[in-house]
Amino acid sequence: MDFRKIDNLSVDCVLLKIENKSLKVLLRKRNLNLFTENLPIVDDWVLPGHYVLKSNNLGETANRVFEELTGEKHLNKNQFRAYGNAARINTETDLLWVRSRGATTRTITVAYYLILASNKKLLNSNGVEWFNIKNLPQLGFDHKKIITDAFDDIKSKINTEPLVFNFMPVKFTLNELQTAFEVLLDTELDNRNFRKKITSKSYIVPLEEKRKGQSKKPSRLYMFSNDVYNQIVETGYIINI
Amino acid sequence: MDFRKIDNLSVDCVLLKIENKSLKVLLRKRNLNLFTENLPIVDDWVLPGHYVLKSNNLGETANRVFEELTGEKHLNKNQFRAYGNAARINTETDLLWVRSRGATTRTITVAYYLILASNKKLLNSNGVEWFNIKNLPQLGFDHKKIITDAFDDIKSKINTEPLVFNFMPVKFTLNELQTAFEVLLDTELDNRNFRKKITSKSYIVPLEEKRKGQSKKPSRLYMFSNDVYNQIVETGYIINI
DNA sequence: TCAAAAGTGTTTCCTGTACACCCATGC
DNA sequence: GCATGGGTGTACAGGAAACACTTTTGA
Repeated sequence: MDFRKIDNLSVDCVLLKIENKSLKVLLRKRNLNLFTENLPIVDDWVLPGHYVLKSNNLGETANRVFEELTGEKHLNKNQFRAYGNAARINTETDLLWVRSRGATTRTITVAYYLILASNKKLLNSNGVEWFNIKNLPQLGFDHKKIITDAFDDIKSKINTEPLVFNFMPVKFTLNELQTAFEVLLDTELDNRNFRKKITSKSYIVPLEEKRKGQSKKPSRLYMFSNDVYNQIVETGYIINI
Repeated sequence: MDFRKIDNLSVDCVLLKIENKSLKVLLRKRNLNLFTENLPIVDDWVLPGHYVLKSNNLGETANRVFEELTGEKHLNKNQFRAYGNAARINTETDLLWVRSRGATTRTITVAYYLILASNKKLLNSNGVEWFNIKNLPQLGFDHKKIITDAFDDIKSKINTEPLVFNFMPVKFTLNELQTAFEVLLDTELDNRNFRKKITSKSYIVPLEEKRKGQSKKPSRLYMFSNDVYNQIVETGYIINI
C-alpha cells in the first residue's frame, strides 16, 4: 500500500439528501489563516473530497470520503464527470489553498455523488453543513458547477432509473415519495394520479405496517424491491424526443 | 503554451457512426516492435486518444483528436467517464506500451464520445478502422469497457435527448432515422407508428426536396431544427420508473 | 369537535399499438 | 411489367390528466 498522494488527482464528493421539501448538499468549511496577517483570507465552502493515493482507485477514494462522513459503506455512489481544465484553479484563494496542501495547481478532479436516505444522520458533522441547493454559500474552485452538474445528472435519470428510492428510508409513505419527485423535478404532482401510478408498479410493495405519530392519520408504509425491479426490466422504448 | 504532456493524464475518444444498420466504432492499430526480437509483441487495437498537454483543457485535447481524424471541428462531443483505477494498466503489453511513450503506469484517462453523421468521411484513415460494436477485435487497456460505457450512455439518452440526429446527415429520410433508432435501441419499430410519432414533432421539418436514385421511389427528406427544439423544451415529466 | 394529513374514483382525452395494402420509380 | 423500398389509415385499449370529498387520528 502506497500512501503517497498523486499530486494532481483528486476526487470530489457531492453528498445529497432531501430534507424539508428541498434538496440539500453537504459542504465543508474551508479555512486558512495566514500568519503574516491576522485575518483568514480563505473562508468559504467546498465539497468534501480527497487527493487520490497511489494505491487507491478513484472509487475507493470516493468511498472513503463518503464513509468518513456517514460511517457507512455505500454501494450506490455515482461518478458523473471529471474536471481538468488547465485554468480551473485560478483565483488567488484557490491557488493558495492548493499550494498549502502540497498539490499541483493543475489538479484534475473526478466527481461523484451519493444520495443519502432522508432518515440517515452523519457520523461526523465537524466542519460540514447541509445547504439548500437553491441557496448555496460562497464556494471555492469550480464546485458550484460540479454541484449543478450532479443535480442535472440526477434529474436526467430520475424518470428512467430507480434513483429516487435512494433518497427514501427503507420504509416510506407514498406522500414522502411524491415529495421526493416534486423536489427533484421541481414541479407539483397530482396526489391521486401519483398514487395510481405508483401502486401499479409491482416493485413498490405495500407493507402491512403503518406509521403512527408523524401525522394525525396513520399512513401506510411501502418499500422498494430491487429484486422485483430487476426482474421486470422495463424496456420502455418510448421515443420521447 | 506549454507543450509538455502531463504524464499521468490522457483522453480517449470513442468515435461512433451508423453504417449498414450497425453501430461502428473507430479504432487505431497499436503496434510495437521490440528490436531484441523480430516479432511485434504489441499488435492489437485501441481507442484513439492523446496525453493531455500542460496548457490544454481536457475538452481541447479531445477536440484535437477528433479534428485530426475528421478534419472538422465538432461541438457535440460528450465526456462520459473517467478511468483511473490503480491497476487499470496491468498486462505486460499495456505496461510496455505506456513505458515506451514515457508515461506513468498509473494513467488516468478521461473518455469522450463523438457521434459522426453517416455521410461523413474520415480525413485520415491511416492506421484506423471502423469496427462493428458487436464484433470488436482484441483491445488494449480497458478500452472494451470504455466502449461499452459510451454505448450505454448513448442508449440512456437516446429517448430523451436529440442525440440521434447527430448520426444523421443534415437532410435525412424517415426510414434512415428509424434505422438509427433501431440500431441504437436494438429493437424493431413499426414503420407507420414511427412516422406518425416523428411527423407530429414540430422540430422535425419536412423539406420540399426528395432524394432520388437511392431507392426506386424517391423519398422525402427531413431536417432536425435545433432552434425549434430548444423553443419547445419538452418537459416530459413522465415518471417512467 | 376540529385541525391536519391520509386516502380514495370517475370521466375525458390522448397516445400507443397492432395491423395490410397501394405508390412511384428504376430496371 | 415487375421488383423494390416508400408511404399511408383505422380501430382499440390503456394511460395521462383533471378534479373534490371522506377518513382517521391527535390535540
